[in-house]
Amino acid sequence: MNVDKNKNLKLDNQLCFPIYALARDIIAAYRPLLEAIDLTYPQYLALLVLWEKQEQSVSQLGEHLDLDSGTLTPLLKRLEQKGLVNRRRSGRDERIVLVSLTEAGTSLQSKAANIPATLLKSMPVTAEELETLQRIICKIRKNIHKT
Amino acid sequence: MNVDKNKNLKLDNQLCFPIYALARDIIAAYRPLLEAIDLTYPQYLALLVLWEKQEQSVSQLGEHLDLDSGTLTPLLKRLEQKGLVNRRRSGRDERIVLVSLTEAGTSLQSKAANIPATLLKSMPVTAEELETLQRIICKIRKNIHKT
DNA sequence: CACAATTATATTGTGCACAATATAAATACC
DNA sequence: GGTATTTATATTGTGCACAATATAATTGTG
Repeated sequence: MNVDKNKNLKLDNQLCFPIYALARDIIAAYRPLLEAIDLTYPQYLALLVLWEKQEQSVSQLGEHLDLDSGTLTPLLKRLEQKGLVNRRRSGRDERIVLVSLTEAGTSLQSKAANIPATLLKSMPVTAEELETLQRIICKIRKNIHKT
Repeated sequence: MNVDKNKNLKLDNQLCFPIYALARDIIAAYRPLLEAIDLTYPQYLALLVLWEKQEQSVSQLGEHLDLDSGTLTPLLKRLEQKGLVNRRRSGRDERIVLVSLTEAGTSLQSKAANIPATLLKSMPVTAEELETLQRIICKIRKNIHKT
């Protein structure tokens, strides 16, 4: 409307758009590495969590990844179809679906082990910058108001 | 497989996942503000670019936003259906689609003008941290290998 | 000027994200 | 112990992202 407001909108663009674009850039950087083991980035993240603890409920996975069942249910079904995870109802509580790694899912970890280092090499930042980035992002994520 | 590789995978999670999660957090923070003017975050970004220059080709918009026609074409059609933009073929080159703001699209800028400041208040960071964040992210985005 | 190559956008198909709602099981409370 | 509430996951619908392909217009070259 006027110069001041235009400036605000430009500023906004400079703060939040880069984070949104960087997230896509990073996923794009992972893509060729993950295609080699037939995974998408969110699928890789789900496996990262399962490699730490090989059986978890859908909601536990969702807490780690900040994703709900609307995202995870179809994603986990795709991982199941690839033979990487099993899904079964808990005996004690039939509402809970327990997701666990198959042998193939477990053994995929060794094939993924070199991905982080490879990706890091393609990230043009110093160790110090990465630490700074991590610290600030962690602070924002902890304190940003979540509904 | 072994301790070292597990460590790598954990580290990876700590570097890239937070950026991916933060991008979603920020879009979530915008959501209530943008719902008030019936926009999604990517639609808002497209309008930000158009508010700077009220007529552009699809590819020009794509360069600003790092998005291709597969994303932009349906997004722009939705903005057209809302009466916020017009889409017409260029007379000089019929391959080019020129996207321009309607009067409603232009006047929406004033309603969006307070969004950046409101959002910034909900971002728990200092001005210094934001500047640091912006500088490092900008550097990564400039130098990260893009196909 | 014909025609091959390039360019700009659109279409199709897959896979997230996420809101809203549905379903079914477990728990709480009378 | 029966019923209301809560909890856990699934389903549906919308809107991105993006790869792959299609379509059509333009440009380059002989």
